[in-house]
Amino acid sequence: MKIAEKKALKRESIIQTALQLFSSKGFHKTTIPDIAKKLHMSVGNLYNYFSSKDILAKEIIKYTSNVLGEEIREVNMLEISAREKIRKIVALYFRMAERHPERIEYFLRVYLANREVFNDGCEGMTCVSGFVTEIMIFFDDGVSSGELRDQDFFSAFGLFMGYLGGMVFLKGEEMLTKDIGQYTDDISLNIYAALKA
Amino acid sequence: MKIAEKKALKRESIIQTALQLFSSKGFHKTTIPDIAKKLHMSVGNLYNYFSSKDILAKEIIKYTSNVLGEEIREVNMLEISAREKIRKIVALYFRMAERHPERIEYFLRVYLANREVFNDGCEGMTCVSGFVTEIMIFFDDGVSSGELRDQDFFSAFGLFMGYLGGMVFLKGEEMLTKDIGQYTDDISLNIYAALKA
Amino acid sequence: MKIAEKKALKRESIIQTALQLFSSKGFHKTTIPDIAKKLHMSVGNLYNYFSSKDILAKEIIKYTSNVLGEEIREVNMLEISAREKIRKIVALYFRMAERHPERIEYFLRVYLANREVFNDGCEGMTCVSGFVTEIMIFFDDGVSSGELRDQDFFSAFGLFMGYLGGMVFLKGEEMLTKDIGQYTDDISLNIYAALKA
Amino acid sequence: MKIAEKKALKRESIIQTALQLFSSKGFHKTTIPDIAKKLHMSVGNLYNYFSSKDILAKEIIKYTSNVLGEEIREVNMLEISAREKIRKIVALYFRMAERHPERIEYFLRVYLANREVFNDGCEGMTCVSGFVTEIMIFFDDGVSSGELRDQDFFSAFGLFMGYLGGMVFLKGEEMLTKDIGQYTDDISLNIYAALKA
DNA sequence: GATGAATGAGCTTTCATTCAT
DNA sequence: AATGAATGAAAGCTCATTCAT
Repeated sequence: MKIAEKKALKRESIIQTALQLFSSKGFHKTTIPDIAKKLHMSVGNLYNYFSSKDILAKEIIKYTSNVLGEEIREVNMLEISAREKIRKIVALYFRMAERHPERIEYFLRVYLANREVFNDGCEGMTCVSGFVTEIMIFFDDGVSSGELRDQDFFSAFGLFMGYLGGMVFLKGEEMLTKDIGQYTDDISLNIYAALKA
Repeated sequence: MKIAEKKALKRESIIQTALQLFSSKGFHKTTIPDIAKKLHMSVGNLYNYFSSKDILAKEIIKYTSNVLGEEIREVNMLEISAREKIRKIVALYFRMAERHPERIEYFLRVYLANREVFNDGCEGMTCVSGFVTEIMIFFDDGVSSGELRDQDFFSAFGLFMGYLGGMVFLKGEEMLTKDIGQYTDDISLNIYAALKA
Repeated sequence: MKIAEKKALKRESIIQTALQLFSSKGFHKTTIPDIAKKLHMSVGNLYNYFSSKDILAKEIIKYTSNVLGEEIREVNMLEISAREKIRKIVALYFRMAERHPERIEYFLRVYLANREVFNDGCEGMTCVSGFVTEIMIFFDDGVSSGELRDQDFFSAFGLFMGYLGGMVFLKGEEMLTKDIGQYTDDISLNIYAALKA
Repeated sequence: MKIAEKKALKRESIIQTALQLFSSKGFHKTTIPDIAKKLHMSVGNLYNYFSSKDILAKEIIKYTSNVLGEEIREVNMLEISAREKIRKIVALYFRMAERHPERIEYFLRVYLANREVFNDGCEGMTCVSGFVTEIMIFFDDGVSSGELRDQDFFSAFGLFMGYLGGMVFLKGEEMLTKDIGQYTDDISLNIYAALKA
């Protein structure tokens, strides 16, 4: 394996590990030594890959946003109704919340909450565009086809992002009595009812 | 004025000031000396009112949750349709986001993000019950009257809490092109469509 | 004793201790814990008096420059010839080099050498004006009285400052075969010969 | 070109580059990676030439001292008066301060200030003997010929070294109103007045 | 000889909390 | 009740040096 490839792999393993720690312990309660230790790596070497804790946090949000965005893009490319797309998006979101809860919780606990970290370099939605763009495409397609009502994009986006994030938050709080996947039908229905033409 | 009253007043002024600072700078970036300074008070004395930073944070979430809950209770007591209630709740939430943005942002930036602070003493929704209870009452009334569909409470609550919170987040990010109040109609409509029978 | 007085005393004791350590070990080799330990003080408390290591370094140069300046001022106020003033200034400088070598070495080892520390806040000669001003007065008086040749001030100042500093450097290197005080006559004579009309 | 020659050339280019960086940024603020980067060389390889940062610093002072010493030696070999020699030495010193300021500043900012680095291996004036020896020869010759007064060598040396160094320091501080070369006459005159018989 | 990833001790600075006054 | 100096553990980050390739 080439050196460049090894470096890229290590870079990604840092992202994965930091993502988990930031999500579970919080950004400020996770220290660089914490991350290095979990990786069996020295603190100094970690800084060879990411030059500051803030920069690492920003790379993680981009990475996570892209991963989520790519899954949604696959749904967007299917030839199915908006109603079915909503169901699939909700389902994949909840599946991710079950299999990789750290990815969703990173949005809630790190990105959304520590704005001072992301202010410089993630203005607007720059760092989450991978995800936002796909939601935008979904919505525009649905409006074009006449299946969804033409409304302000942010009214629709806030519904999606806020609703799904809220459910994952409740899951994290152990408030939900069922597995989150079992809410898929209810919530798809609610979202569709809210958005349909 | 009695001593007890003076103490209560000072207690509340500490809560107000800490609420503002925590919301704008973040919990970990706000220091106890910061709060004391803004209050023209010594740090030592501040500790006479709240015995730790974490306890102060917990008192604030209870306080804020109660303030919001009381406003919703007033709506709940009106003899109007669920549809109208939704509109009033959305309106009062957005009004609060405009006049006291720190109260809403505290949920997003402090409560939601620093779970380790609230884990001990705010299990479940203990510290936000002032707010949650009123949403529950609203929902039960709507279902009883037959106007709202009978669904899992958390499906409904996640919609309310997540959607409204998401919109305020977008406002904070300066993503919204209009004043948040102007979204009241759209969003009330969406929520009603999602919840109605 | 008033609290303000105690604080001022402690402030000065920090300056004295840091002065000694910076002079003997060098600025970069002296750590804040080193200083705190020698003072039987906590690191955190030291920061209550000086908000950074750089700021401490700047306060020391001002302090030292003023101490030296005041001694020279006393010479300047005497009704004696420039020749005699030179002798007295050289003598007091060398006396200080013997009794408080750290003060002179601070100029050489810290101020002169770590320009990046003093660049911000000590532009030009701002932080050493206490000393420079008195040399300027000495020189102007001597020229006015006709005893000294009228030449570029910096030609004269460089002679004084550089020559005396150079001798103290040689002393520090243990190159001098006699006590530095015994050079007073030679060097006064040389300086007078260089400056006289 | 032989391998040994190539190695010698590379060695010298390291010295030159490190000299510049140490002089402009200071010894402790210049890192080994900084030097390697400017040389388009790896840090590991740099260590093949100089086995530590301290050793590199010592080699530089010897190198610089020799360069300066050789220029003075040429003056010493001329059949001219001490007065003229002084002028030539001052002139070449100031010329070097203009064309290769890093060489002079290395004495001031690195050698003079970081004694702990040079203590081991540069005792006394070992590492600057190239320069000091020539000043000694100049002085002895002047005294032998009867043109200069017979005084303690260090009184004379301190004058030369300190005065010239002081002027270059003032130049570095941008205190001088004229080009340093224009001070040549004034300062030669002062030095001659101080040293003459 | 050449590379640069890796190490880890050590630095400056911060801040919740205490306690003598 | 009120003060704020004092504590000290812990954070983020740096960098001389090594060593497998």
